[in-house]
Formats: sequence, structure tokens, C-alpha cells
Amino acid sequence: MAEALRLPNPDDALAKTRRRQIFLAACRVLARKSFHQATVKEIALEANLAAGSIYLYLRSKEEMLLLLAESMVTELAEALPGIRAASGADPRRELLGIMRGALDVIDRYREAFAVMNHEVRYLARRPKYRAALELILEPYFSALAGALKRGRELGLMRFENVPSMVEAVHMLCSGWAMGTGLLVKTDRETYWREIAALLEGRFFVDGAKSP
Amino acid sequence: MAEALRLPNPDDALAKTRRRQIFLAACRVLARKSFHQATVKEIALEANLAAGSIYLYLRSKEEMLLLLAESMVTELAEALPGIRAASGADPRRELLGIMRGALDVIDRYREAFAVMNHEVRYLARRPKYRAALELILEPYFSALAGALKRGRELGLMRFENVPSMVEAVHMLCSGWAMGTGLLVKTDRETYWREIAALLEGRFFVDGAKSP
Amino acid sequence: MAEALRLPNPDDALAKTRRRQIFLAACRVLARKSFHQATVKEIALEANLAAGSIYLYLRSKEEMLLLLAESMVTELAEALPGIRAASGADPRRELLGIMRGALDVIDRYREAFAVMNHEVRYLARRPKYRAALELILEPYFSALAGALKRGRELGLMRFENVPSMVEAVHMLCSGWAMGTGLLVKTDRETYWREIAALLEGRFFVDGAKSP
Amino acid sequence: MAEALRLPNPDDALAKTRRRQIFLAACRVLARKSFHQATVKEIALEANLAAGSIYLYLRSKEEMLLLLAESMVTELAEALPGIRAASGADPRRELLGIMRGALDVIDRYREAFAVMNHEVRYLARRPKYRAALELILEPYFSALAGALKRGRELGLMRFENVPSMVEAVHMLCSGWAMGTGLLVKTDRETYWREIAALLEGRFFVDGAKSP
DNA sequence: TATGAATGAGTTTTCATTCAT
DNA sequence: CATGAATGAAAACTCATTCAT
Repeated sequence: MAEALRLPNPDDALAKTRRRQIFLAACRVLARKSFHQATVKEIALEANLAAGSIYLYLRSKEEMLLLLAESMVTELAEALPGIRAASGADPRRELLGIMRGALDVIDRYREAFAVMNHEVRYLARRPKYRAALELILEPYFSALAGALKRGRELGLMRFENVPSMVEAVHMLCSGWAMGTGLLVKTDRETYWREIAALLEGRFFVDGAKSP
Repeated sequence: MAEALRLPNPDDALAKTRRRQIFLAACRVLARKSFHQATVKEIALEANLAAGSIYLYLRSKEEMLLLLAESMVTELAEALPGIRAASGADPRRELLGIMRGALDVIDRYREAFAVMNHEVRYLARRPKYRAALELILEPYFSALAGALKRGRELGLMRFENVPSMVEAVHMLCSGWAMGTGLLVKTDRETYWREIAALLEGRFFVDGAKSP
Repeated sequence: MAEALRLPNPDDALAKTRRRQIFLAACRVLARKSFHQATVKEIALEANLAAGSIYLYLRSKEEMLLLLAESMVTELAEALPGIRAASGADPRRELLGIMRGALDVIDRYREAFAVMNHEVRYLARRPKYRAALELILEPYFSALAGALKRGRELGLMRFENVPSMVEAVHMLCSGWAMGTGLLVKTDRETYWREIAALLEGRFFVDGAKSP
Repeated sequence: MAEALRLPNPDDALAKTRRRQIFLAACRVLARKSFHQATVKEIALEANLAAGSIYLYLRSKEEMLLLLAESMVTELAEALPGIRAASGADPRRELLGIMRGALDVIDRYREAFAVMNHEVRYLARRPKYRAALELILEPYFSALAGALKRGRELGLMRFENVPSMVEAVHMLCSGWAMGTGLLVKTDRETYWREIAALLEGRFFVDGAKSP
């Protein structure tokens, strides 16, 4: 991602701090409003920066979406080694572990995640952003793909194709943040038990077939 | 919903026609752009109306989101009696039937559904819209709730609480439209088999327990 | 030029009126400030329009430069038939006539002309504008070229090549507006006599040769 | 000019070097962009200075225009003694010599000259800058005025008043840089021959009178 | 009913200038 | 002297909404 930004030096400690400030400020603001309701100025002030200073660390408001994605994926990526270690080489446990890790991050920034996840759809239609996005999401998606592939090879999972299963599994996790909350906003642990149970085949008491 | 709109007469045939035109035009435009990228004028022209004429049938741009929700739920509601009849009183078959019906509508207007589903989140935070929304979604959510309640009463389903399960099930359906398609855009039938299989407990080959 | 603008209909009488209003307002504002000191809002208000209304008749502030050029050339072009008629087929008289006509228009909008003439230099570097500009200036430049060509063919003028002579002659006219006025701002008639005299060879009392 | 700048010491050798660096950098940048498209930072970097360091040698961006004028006039002024010597006391030869010298400088910095010449118009409207400008241009304008005055006194030139003739003659020279190049960009030597010929009365083959 | 010109509030973005280091 | 991060004022442009016709 370094090259998509105007950081004087990608390893610049100041730039890192500022980008973190901006990320956290954006999350706080986006907890209350949509991406288009939130103004750049508002986010800048929330980050203790002057209106124009955002542009020292971001090329455009749109790039803030990349910053959100990047920051969240990084938080997940840092947890991955521990998750793998704890899975005891069982890809089913590894898959659930990654999903749980994703759910944790998503939950941490719930509203901001929902915003980012939606807006990214439009970003991804423009080649210049799509490439950047794929790079950013790579660690997350390839971790899921790895567990799924091994699960199938070992005969422990059954599904049609890897990329679409990656997407379905991601939807299960992001569903947590995407729900409109029109009925109840379930608490995270209940949601987690529910999707884990689905995967473990405990939802239907006996295996009814689809019509 | 009648009262949320300025229809000269809610049953006015012309108003109905115009609102249908607008709904379809909005779906076409929103297939290409986000809610904020799409302008009222653009949608009006797509509906063969002049820019200002939209406001004869809609009080504001935001109310167009209600129109989208209302039109989509109505299409599903019309299919519900047939779905119930075909389920042979088995709530598991009924649940899958409703989900299949929802998926069909969602797929029909895929992009516009994603837009509406996201934006509605912000609408729901304003009391004046929240009430209207609950009314609009009632037929869909109460059909799901009905099947789930009966399923649990008959000991055919196992889950914690109804409203949160309604939401989870809805997420499974809407997931189809919400996926960003960054990896692959799975075709609808594959997606359907995948979520049906989850519900039927065929995903994990043997019942591994969550960590 | 019609196609470079967003006129609903290029012959639209309202659009023509508005564009004329904007042209005159711009000339008034640019009499006092440079192009970059003058704001779109200021010009709009001067034209009795709201700030945003300018954009119903102009795609961008830059396009206002095209409007200036177009309006001025049109005023000159309307005088051309009369000038030709009055020249009695003498290309020298025709050349002086066109130059006098140009000087009249330039003088009428002196400051705005200077602005336009300068800024057009940067516009002309962008292909999309260059083509439009060439089209706009065509009537003026081709009138000059015509008189020069005939003058040379008839042995009444002596110079190296047509396009560069067109430019030199234009510079002589535009010089009137471009002078910075640091010393005196000569009055127009004096300036005219001076350049006419140059052309008529009356400047140097006897024909001294250049070093 | 010394007082218009914040040189720690007007004769400071470092300040002189830096101002020369800035002048040359500005000329390079202004060869590609207009004054308002060129940023202070860009020019500073081109001069191998940090963004803020420009302000150690210039009070404002506008003062850069004075620097441009001053540097160019100085280059011409240094050539004046040689030009006078070569003119053999013939004011016609002297006038052409000064014009040729001006054309040489103008050509050397063509684009930057055009920028400066245009922007200076707005500077000259503010008393604080007008005085500085007159001081800067004095050597150039008074050399022209001198040759013209003597030319008229000796009966070798015929024109109405000195200051306006100075301006007309300057326009002839600056015309070289000001031409928009919409048709052809004549080469300098051709341009020179053309204006020299005008002055020498060789343009019209026989002396037609203006209408 | 229908139109579409007009409005003006609101947003992103740029950049000259300052100043702590 | 030199730096470059930070500032915040300013400006172009968009677009939902209104309303005279």
C-alpha cells in the first residue's frame, strides 16, 4: 500500500502515527454516520488535525477507505500466527479460529467496518483501487483459502470451490456488522455460537433436505 | 406507508404506475452507482420523468430507499402463500422456501438491494423513518419468525432466540448481494446450495466442535 | 463550440441570453482582477445569477475563457463583410480594416481580452481545448490569412510566411490590450495611428537598415 | 529593490546565489505552467531548497514576479553599454540594438517572461508594488526612451509621444513571447526580421495609406 | 400533473505561509 | 540558515429541492 500514499517515507514513524490517529478518528466518526455524511474536516478534527492536514497522509477521501481496510486486515494478520499455532493442525479448528479472529476485529470497529465493506464495492470497480484492495485483503483471504483447501484435501470439509467458499465464509463473519439491527442487535457471543453451530451441523436437528 | 408519501391518493393508479417506474429506474441506475453517486435527476430521466417530477411521488431522495424496500418486500410477500402451500407444513421446508424466495428477489435487484440494505441502516436511526421501515419489512420478517418459532416448537430446529435468528437468516440471504465480489462472484445457484448445505449440516463432514 | 457546452439546445434562446449575460459580467469583473483573482461566484452574481447557476451554461471555469474568445471573435466576424466591402478589393486596405476591426473589439473589452489572451496559452496545451479554440478563432485568423495571401500574390505585400505573419499582425493588435500600462496608457487612436504608420512605412524617416 | 526583500544583507553573497537559484528554478517551472499552477513548493524544490526556505529570500509568492523582472532587466542592462558602443551614435541603430537585446533576453526565458509580463499588470495596480516595478524597469525603459528622443531630435524618427512609443516598441519585442502559438511558433530570427522590416518600412511594397 | 431553470448550502481539496526544531 | 509539518482560508463545483409556468 505504501505506494498508494504520499508518505515521504513509508516507514516514516510520524506518518504511521498520524495514519493511526486518522484511522481511529474515522472509526469513531463512522460509528455515527455514513461515509458521505461524515466530512473530511470532521474526521480531521476528531484526529486532532487541522482540516487540510489529512491530505498530508491521504491523497483523497476515498483513500481513507483503503486505510480502514488496511488497518483492520493488519490487526487480523497479526493474530494469525497465534491462531494457527492453537489449531493443532486441524483445518476445521483453524478455519473457525480465523473466522473468530475476523469477527473480533469486525466487532471492534463494527460500524466503520460496515461502511468500509459497503463503499469498497465501488472502489473495487476502478482498476487503480482494485489492485490496491486485493493487495490489502490478501493476508485475510489467503488464510481462509489455505484452511479451506487443506480441509478439503484431508476430507474434513465438503464444498464446491475455494474462492466462492472464501466469500461465503467472509459473509458469515461480516454479517455480524452488516445487520441493520432493525430487530435486535444480537450480542457478539450469541452470533458467534450461531454461526459456529451452523458450520458444525447442529442447526437442523436432523438433516432435512432442501426443497 | 401511505402516509409517508404525498400521493394525491394512495390508491391512485397513476401514482402507482409512476412509483413503479421510479422504482425500476432506480434499480437500473443503482446497478451502476452508489446511492450518493446516483442523482435524483438521473433517476428521474431514466424513469422518463423530468427532474422535478420525482417530487410529485416522493418527498425526498431518502424516501426512495423506502420505495425500494417496499417494492422488494411486496414482490416477496406475493410469493409467500405459494411457498407455504408447497412446504407441506414442515417448518424446515417453509424456512428454506422463504429464504429461497428472498434470494430470488434479492438476486433480481442485486445491486439496488445492496444499496438499499446499506443505506437503510442510517434511515433506521431516525425515528420518523424507523417506524415506516418496520412496517415495510413486517411481512418478510414475520414470515421468517413464524417458520422459526414453529420449527423450534416442533423440536425440528435448535437456536437461541427468534429475533436474532431472523436476522442471521436474513444475513445469509442478503449475503448474496452484499459480497463485494472481490474474489469471484459466485453464481446464485452455487450460493444457494452452499447456504442450504450449511443449514442442513452437511458442511463439516463430521461434527467438529468449535474451539 | 456548441458541443463543448451543456446547452440543452445550442440554439436555445435562453441559453444564448444567459451566456451573453455571463460574458458581459465576466468582462466587467476581469476589468478589475486577474482570472484567478476573479471567483466564479463573483462573476455569477455580477451576471445576476446564483453562484451555482453558472454551471448550467458552462462546464467549468476554464470554459469561461472559451466563452470570452467565442464572444469576441463573433463580434469581429459580424463586422467582416462590411470591412471587405469597404476595402475596394485592395488587400492592403482589407488587412488594415480587419486589424482596425480587431482593435475595436479588443479595445471594447480591453482588460478581459488581456486575461483571455494570456490564459488561452495554457488552454491550448490541452488537446481537448486546443481543438475548440482553433474552431473559435478560425474566422479571425482566416480573414487575416486571406488578405495577406492576396496581398502577396498581387505583389502588394512582402513577407516570409503566412501563419507567422498572421501571428505578428495579431500581436500588433493585441499589443494594445497587453501593454502593462507601466508608463502611460496611450489612447486607442494614437496607438492605431502608430501601428498603421509602421505598416505604411512611415516610421523611419528614411529607410535605415537593421544592424 | 533591496528594501522590498528581506535579505539579511542586500549584498550578501549567499542571498544573491539563492535568489539566482530561485530565479532559474522559477523560469524552468514556469516554462511548463502558469503562475497559479506553479506552487511555491514546486519552485523551491526545483531550486534545491525546502518548501519553507523560499521565504528566507522572498516575502511572498508575488515578490517572485519582481525577482523575475529584476533578473531579466539586469541581464539586458549588462548588455546596454556594448549595444551603445556598436551603434555608432545612430539612434536608429541603437533602438534596433536595444530591441534586439531585449528580444534575446525575452527569448532566453520565453515562457517565464510571458508569465511575468502578464502578472505584473496586476502587481502594478498596487502602489506598494508599482514603485518597486518602476525602479526595476527603469534601465530598460529609459534606454528605449533615450534612443527615441535622440532619434526624433535628429529628425531620424517620426512619432507622437515618447512614453507611448516606448510601450509600442516594447510590445513589438514582447510580442515574441506573448504569441499564443496557436498557429505556428515562428522562430526567433524570422520574427526579428519581420519586426525589423516593419520598422524599416519594407512591409508594404508601396506606401498605401491607412483607411 | 408536469416541467426544468434556478437556487445556495455544503464538500473536497489546494496551497501560501508560519514556526518549532 | 534550513527544514518540512501543520495550518486554515479560500474556491470550484455538485445537486437536492423549489416553484413559476
